[in-house]
Amino acid sequence: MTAATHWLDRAPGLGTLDGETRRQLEAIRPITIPKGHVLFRPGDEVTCFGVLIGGRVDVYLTGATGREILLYSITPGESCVQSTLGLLGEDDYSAEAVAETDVEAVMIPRSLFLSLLGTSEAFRTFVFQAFAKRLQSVMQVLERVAFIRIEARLAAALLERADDSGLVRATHQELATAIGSVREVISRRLEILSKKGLVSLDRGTIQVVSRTGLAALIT
Amino acid sequence: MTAATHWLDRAPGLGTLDGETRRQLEAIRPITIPKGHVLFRPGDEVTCFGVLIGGRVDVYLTGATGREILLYSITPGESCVQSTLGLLGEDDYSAEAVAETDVEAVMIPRSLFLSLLGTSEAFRTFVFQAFAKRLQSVMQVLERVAFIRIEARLAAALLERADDSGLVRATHQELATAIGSVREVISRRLEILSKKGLVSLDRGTIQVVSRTGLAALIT
DNA sequence: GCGGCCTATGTGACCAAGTCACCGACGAAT
DNA sequence: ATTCGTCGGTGACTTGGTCACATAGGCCGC
Repeated sequence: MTAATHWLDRAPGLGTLDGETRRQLEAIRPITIPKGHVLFRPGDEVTCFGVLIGGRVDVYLTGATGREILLYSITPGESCVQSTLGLLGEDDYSAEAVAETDVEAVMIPRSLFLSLLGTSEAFRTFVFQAFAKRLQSVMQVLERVAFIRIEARLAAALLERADDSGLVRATHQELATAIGSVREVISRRLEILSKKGLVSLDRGTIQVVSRTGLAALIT
Repeated sequence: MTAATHWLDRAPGLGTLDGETRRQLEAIRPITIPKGHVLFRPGDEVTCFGVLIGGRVDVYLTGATGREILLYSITPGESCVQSTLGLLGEDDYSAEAVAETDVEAVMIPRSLFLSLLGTSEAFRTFVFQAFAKRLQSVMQVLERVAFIRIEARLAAALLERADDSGLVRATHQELATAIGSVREVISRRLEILSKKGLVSLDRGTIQVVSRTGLAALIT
């Protein structure tokens, strides 16, 4: 409850709220959600505005065939824009959100959400910027899927996910979902990359050998 | 100037504004933009919040190879969400907007836009709903491009664009852009559809012969 | 330390879609 | 009638996705 730092201060963009708004939000107790839990699926009704405090939630778009594509990840301090969509546009969720780690989140009820929008400029800015960011990022996903070849998308994904030592912890399936492709194609591409000496492969991990070599593929 | 109906009443969602907000907006004079004019391109800086009153503006995403894909069309009463993005998210435009007809629009300066967001709930709702709608529609475009086969997308596009008599006025290139494909593929698909007797082809137009036949392809 | 079982990956054959290069056909303008 | 620009047709080829299986590693219970 009276933690050293209140959750409001761990959510960038909400730390600057004015006094009255702050009081109203402070009353809300964060909840925790276990890893693997599905927060919502297509067709679910929207009831709350969610803000993430800890952990990571991935939001996927699912095709009729079961293929999935990663729309974006929600990281601490970010709100779940899908819920804004529902609260304001009167539509249900059209995507699926999965907790990739244990997750701590604050659920703001619809009525408080709407009233805060009216009374707090800082809150409004927070919501709008989150919105703008998601629209941008979904447009970027679209741009990549529509216009960029697999090899370049894969190289970019590997560089993005590599840790300091160049290790990428991801299965071929996960990479495929992240860049909007399928496992088989990723397996084959990775084999080509490994024959070129740019990466080396292991079960569940990929070791980036040449960052510059991969970067050169992105064009 | 003193037209029979003020432009505010021709923009659904803005007709219900409260008195003060209305006064501030009434002062703004609509501008006209000739058909074919490019309203903005990727990288342009955002200065105004645009609301369309008459005509149609199409917004495209452009790939490195010059390929384009239609993100959405703006019709009367709708705002240009791309500009909201820029005004709130501090990013420049990443898409391109083209006037498909002569266009009448109102440009709300940034400062007034931000102040209205704070003072008018109706205006806020207008902006948010437009935002939500666009995010939904961009996600739909992504879903279609990523998961739906060309044949189904084409059939849907034809049915959507057919007038009462089943006539579609569009070139193969336009259809290709609308569904995120390329001209050659559309030409070939259309030929197949015409051999099946579902459409008949002419330079610049396609005649839908069997709506039910096309509908069956959408699955 | 063996047999099951789950997950991750490898592979070939095939199909769908995009790319490239070029051609021909139509219509408007001169 | 010639020229030119737009529109549409076509073949050859590449890339990427689908389907159907084949391995193969790791964990667990026994």
